[in-house]
Amino acid sequence: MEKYLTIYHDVLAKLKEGYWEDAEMLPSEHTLASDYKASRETIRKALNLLVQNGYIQKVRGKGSMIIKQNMFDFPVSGIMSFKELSQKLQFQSETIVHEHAVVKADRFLQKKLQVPFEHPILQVTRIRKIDGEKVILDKDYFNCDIVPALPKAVCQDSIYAYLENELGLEISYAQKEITVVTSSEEDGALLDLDGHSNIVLIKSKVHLEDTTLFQYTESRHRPDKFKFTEFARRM
Amino acid sequence: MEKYLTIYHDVLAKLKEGYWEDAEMLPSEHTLASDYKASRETIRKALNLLVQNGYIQKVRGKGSMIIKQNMFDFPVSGIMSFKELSQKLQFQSETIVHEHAVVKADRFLQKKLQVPFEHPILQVTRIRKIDGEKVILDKDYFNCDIVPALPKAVCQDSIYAYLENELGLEISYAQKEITVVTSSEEDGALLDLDGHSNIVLIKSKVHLEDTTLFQYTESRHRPDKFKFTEFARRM
DNA sequence: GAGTGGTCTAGACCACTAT
DNA sequence: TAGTGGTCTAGACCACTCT
Repeated sequence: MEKYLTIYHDVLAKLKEGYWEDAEMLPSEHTLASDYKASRETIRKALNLLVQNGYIQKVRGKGSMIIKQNMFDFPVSGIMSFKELSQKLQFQSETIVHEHAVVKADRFLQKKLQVPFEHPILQVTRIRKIDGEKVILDKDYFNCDIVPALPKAVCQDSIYAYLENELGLEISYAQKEITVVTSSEEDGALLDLDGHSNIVLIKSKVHLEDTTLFQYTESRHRPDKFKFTEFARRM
Repeated sequence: MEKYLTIYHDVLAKLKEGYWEDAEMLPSEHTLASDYKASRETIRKALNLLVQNGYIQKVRGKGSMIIKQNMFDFPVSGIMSFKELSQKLQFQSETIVHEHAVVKADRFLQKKLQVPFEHPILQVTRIRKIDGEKVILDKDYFNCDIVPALPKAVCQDSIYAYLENELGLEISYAQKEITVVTSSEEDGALLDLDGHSNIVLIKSKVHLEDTTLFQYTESRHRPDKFKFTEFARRM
């Protein structure tokens, strides 16, 4: 592992276990550099990661202040699989694979996935149960050139772990859009809507390291079970 | 201005005006370093900003690929004022200042703003009209120690511009939470709900450079007029 | 004045991609 | 083999904060 990542993880671990609990400040960059036998620029790379992820705040001329409030509450906004999230938030969850087939791209998918008309697309529809209620409907569409097939067992577990570990895909970034729309008949049929007539719709386009678009997802959430947190930094 | 920021803005401007339109790649870091008479690390700081903001994608051993699709469509997730947003999306908008007073912190505000009980708080309630319809209700609470007063004219324009330019505050980061809740009586009285029984609720805590929490905001949106976009990068 | 973080440099070695 | 981006170093100067 790279040195600056090792240092980042080490400092973060010490932050979480309260190593500097009484202090409000991290040691200075010069001190950390000699402690870790690294150059100051390497220390700065590690500290910048801590800043980006909301753990510390640097102040010129003073030092690096530890951000205590809610420090470990909010998930960093990003690409996070349902399994990661459910493990993080520790709720009881279950995944039901409802559909799982190769289809031909219609006009809608052609546009969303930027593939030729009737290009083969792997479609996976999954229902997510939280605390026994069916509250999320995930519709994933994969470009078959990149993801030719997914074992059904994988769909019940973590698709992302399979894509990265088995297929060796390097997932890089996603564009997401969140809106609220009227629930469809399909939502009513597949989910426990509990009287709600709206759902929260999250559309995502997911890209690989080489910028290829390979996945389009629509994730439909019962509104009372939806929560999104973000850490935003001014530029 | 710092050298790496100058380079960032220059490269971004060239990207937008199609300076490298035919090419898919940016010039190499070494080339840029000699072009801009800067060290490679300085070039890398500028390019990393372009990566963070979704304009380019670097590939080891190959170079920096220009991300073309939707390049200038999605607002980078961050702290953005209503005025900035409405200018960006170019819709007709109007702000109505509904309430504007100094109040004493109750238990709720005491907790949200981390101030003593009955600490003075500046409360501003604003209604946002888009295309003639009242669809957003913003309730802002400011710590009076930091924002003692806001001219009413400012509330109708951009509070953030005033805080930064007139009061000299350096706004740094915000924690946001998005949920969907049942609309209140107040929502119904102040907004054109158009039959909707839910609203999208965005809670924000805004901090200064020195990590001080100075503002808590609840922004309540009619669900059909709400849209949130995000650019998420895997870590 | 001493200490802090912010910037910048010139050079080095590495892993990777292309040819 | 040449070129690319990723990492790392040792040192420098600056603006800022604190005492």
